[in-house]
Amino acid sequence: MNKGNIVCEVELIDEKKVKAVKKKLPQDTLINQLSETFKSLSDFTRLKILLSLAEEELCVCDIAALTGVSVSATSHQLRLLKNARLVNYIKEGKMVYYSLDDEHINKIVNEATKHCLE
Amino acid sequence: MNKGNIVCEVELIDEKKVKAVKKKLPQDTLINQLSETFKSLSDFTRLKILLSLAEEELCVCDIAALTGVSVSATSHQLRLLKNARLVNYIKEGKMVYYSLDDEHINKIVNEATKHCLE
DNA sequence: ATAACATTTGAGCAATTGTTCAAATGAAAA
DNA sequence: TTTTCATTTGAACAATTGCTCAAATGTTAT
Repeated sequence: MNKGNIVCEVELIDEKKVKAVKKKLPQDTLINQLSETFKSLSDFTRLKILLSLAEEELCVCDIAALTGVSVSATSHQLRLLKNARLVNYIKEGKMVYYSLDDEHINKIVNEATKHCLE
Repeated sequence: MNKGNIVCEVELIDEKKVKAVKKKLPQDTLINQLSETFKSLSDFTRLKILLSLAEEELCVCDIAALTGVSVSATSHQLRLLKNARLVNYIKEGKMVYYSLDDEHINKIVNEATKHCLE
């Protein structure tokens, strides 16, 4: 993954500093989980779905109407969110009702909103 | 963007519900800014950079060493983060020192960590 | 059974992304 | 000046993404 730059990496970096920071970083597996979580929130349609579900439990049809994308695209995104453990669903006959699976999402979005509005 | 599905969208959706939820949603422009912010956090390398800068101000060289990607790739990502107003930099001779530009980032990451660890 | 229909699924496609490579900047040292 | 070197930049490329379309499920109604 990292080729060359031998000078920079071996001789000139502030090794103490780098090691000190490295020690404080979360494990790669956690950083990976975090980035995956943010990836789920990084798409306009998915984020709108989550914001909608934060208000109320909704069926695929209604979510599609709210987001303005096709039912198929909505279903694809919902599966993604389900895999990311961000939403849950219950089946009622033909209908499938989705809901938010995690209260943290609201807090995350709220903090991000502060950043956007500052 | 949404073709067909006339039945689903015009006749069968719970229109009251949909309208009520729609009214409570943030404006599209804000949702867009939010998703862009999350996009900045959604890449492993970029997130690691931000976590590192949360600890200490660092030069490009050191950041490259910490993340394990090339200096060039690091620089590209730093520019992205700069455009997203998530980092700042100061120049000192040949060196460029980057730092976190926003304390919210830590809070966002902390909330996301709770989600990942639950 | 057959039809209707909400939802899911998989293939295919254009657009975006993260990286590498090579070359360009720009500042300090020789 | 010339060299060195941290950083930036742009082109190119493979990999990923989010969508559409068509077909498949699975459930309810006729």
